[in-house]
Amino acid sequence: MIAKKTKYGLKALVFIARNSSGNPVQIKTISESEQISRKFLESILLSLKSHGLLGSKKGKFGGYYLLKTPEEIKMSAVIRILEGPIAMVPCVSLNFYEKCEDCKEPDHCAVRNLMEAVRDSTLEIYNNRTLADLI
Amino acid sequence: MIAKKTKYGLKALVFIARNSSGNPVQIKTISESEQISRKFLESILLSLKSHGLLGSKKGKFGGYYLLKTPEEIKMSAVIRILEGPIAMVPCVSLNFYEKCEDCKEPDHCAVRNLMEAVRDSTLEIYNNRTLADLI
DNA sequence: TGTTATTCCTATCGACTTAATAGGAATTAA
DNA sequence: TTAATTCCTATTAAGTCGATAGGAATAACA
Repeated sequence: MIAKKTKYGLKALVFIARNSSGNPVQIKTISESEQISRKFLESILLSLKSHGLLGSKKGKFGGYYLLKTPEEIKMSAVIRILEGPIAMVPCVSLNFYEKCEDCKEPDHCAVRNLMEAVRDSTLEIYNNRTLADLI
Repeated sequence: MIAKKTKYGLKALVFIARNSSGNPVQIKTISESEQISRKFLESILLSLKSHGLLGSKKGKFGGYYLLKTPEEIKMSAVIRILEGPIAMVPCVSLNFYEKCEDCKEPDHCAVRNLMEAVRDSTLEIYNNRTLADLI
């Protein structure tokens, strides 16, 4: 299950991509249109900004805007920022790898093999879909 | 990320499948071999039993045994018992469906479409792998 | 210069979940 | 009768999630 943070973040990105006619899009607008807690959304957009997906403008008529075209924004990047690891166990994660403590022989671990397959097929989707596909 | 419960449950099933030479396998044996908290494992095996994957025998020399052949035990069934929904959002779950509250038009939801694709590809794996493949 | 609207930052909170633990009842083999 | 095991219920500590609060910094504009 993905966290609400991830769902909200995805919806916000879609909203910004759809409504960006030159002007930045404001938190308030997004939160009201998508029915997302304003303060929570605030922290999500901040996170997307600090990871380089969004830019922002402060002050009156400020807001957020995409720093790349929707075609350049891969779902794998978005999910990793919002949700963290794509893999189902840390020991098969490419970007958030952690060694398996309780496993004697990781190479022959049945769970590991299964989860590698799941990771590959999920990654196949996330790597080949961009924000443009969601619009 | 899958819960430890799921990982432990999978490992336990593999262990039982490998070590079932007619006699039931005991919690203690599994917990020591796989380095799993005994009491926690106890509740996991109980859950697998109540969902029809395992049978048990009480008392001295008791333990757990598979109720089907490893070939008959699909990963999709195991994951649903241990982890719950396979889908990443309740509104695309086949077995644990829940309506999306904050979504105005579910059919045109961008997140939904993406998560349906992920669900399909994950399910493709879980439906076509059995316990036998893990051994 | 002052006002208003916005992002930015930090801190906190309640509810829930997870993993583990505890103790003992029920059952079975010998 | 004893020892070994599953079964059942309850509790707990730690962590996470989603949300909230308050105000600092910044920008537009009259």
